Amino acid sequence: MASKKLIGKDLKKLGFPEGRAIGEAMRVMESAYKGKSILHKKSMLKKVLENPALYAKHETLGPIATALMISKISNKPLEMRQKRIPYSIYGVEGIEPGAINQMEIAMRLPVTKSGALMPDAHQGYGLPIGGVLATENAVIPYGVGVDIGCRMCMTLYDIPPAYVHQNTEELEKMLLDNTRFGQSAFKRPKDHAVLDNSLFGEINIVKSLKDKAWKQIGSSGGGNHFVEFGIGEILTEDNEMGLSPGKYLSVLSHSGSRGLGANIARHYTKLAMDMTKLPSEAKHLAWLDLDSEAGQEYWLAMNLAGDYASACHHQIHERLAKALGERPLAMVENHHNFAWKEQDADGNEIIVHRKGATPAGDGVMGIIPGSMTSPGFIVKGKGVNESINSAAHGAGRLMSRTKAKQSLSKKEVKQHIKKAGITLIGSGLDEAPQVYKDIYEVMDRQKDLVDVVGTFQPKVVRMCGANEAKGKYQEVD
DNA sequence: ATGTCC
Repeated sequence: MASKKLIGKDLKKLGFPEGRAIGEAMRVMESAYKGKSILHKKSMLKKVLENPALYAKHETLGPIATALMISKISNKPLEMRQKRIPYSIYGVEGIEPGAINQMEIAMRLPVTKSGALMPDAHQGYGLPIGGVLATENAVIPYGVGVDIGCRMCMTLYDIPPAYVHQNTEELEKMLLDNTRFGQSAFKRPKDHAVLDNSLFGEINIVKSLKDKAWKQIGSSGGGNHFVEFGIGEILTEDNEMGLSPGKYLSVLSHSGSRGLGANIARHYTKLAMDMTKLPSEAKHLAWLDLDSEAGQEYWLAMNLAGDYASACHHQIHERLAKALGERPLAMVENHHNFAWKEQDADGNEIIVHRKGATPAGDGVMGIIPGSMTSPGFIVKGKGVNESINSAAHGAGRLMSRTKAKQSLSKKEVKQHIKKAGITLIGSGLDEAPQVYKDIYEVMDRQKDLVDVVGTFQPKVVRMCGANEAKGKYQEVD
């Protein structure tokens, strides 16, 4: 059945301005899109009209987009929804108003389908940390976060917990020898299949980061990242890992995609902000249409950064397994800064952004760390639709880094850590246990979202120290 | 988070 032809009147009704764009649209629709339904043509044109810059380089729609841009229509900021889409907040009493305000703005984006705020939420850039946002065919780089693929990984060993107390110094040395933080790096980084990914030769920004990625693989970075030995305890037979309930010497790591992910995030956020003009309060939520070239590139690069972050964790755990002279019995891992293609309750595809949120689909395993003096939790998701199959990604910050440095005393923090029986390498006041919310409260506020399968009690902890952070370090490798 | 604005 031949489709109806679009006429100038139809295009003006769509919002096309007088001028050359109408002619271009009619020409393109009658060539490349000939035979497509009138609805399809209109929806394509609407997309170009809403955001011509995204389509400027498009093979067929490019000329329409260019004409629209010349007509200056692209200078008009995109309209936000008048009313926000309703969303669920878990543990509202523990969440700072700034984070809620950011979520309210995100819920007014025209591409937003649904959202949820986790109990560890605090203010971030664009979407709050602890924010979950589902969109339609659009990806928001700052909805994923700067550290793309930031994630947790835990391995459990057939070694009794007493080993920690008997070998604390050896474990400390294992961490010093086998992990790298801040600007420090391994002299001989290990190779990994992720470095053979063809995207390192295909996407310019990724190409420029190959060298950095090679040098930094297997390292942990800074900030709240850590690698630690501790005691994992499995509490239930129903743990998806085939482990008997009991205590196991374990390794827990928290880190992301290092310079690779940070630079990918920066590059595509800038691109999105140039392309999607939004009112200033929402500018950091600029998105890329997944049908656009930039959107598809970001999606591929984001997935590469996710694989790279995973590879870094695997190398950390491989090195430590070798040092322990054991093979792990089980491994649990999850991203908590990422975007996924998932389905909503009606079966429609949605893009789910979790920025500091743990995937918690039905039966999905994850790790929610506490702090260096409080336990982390091995969890199994309950698949709650209102939370968009998500949970918190940790205790969440209670205090800013600046406030921590001003208000906490080194001596007190040191005493607190010693009293808790923790051996600590590195870290600073801004990562003191006191800057985090009470993990037990956070877990209580999300008991509808996850089941606790086990716990992890940190014992020997390594974080980034002041010297590594500044690049003043002794290479020991 | 990030050689913390090439």
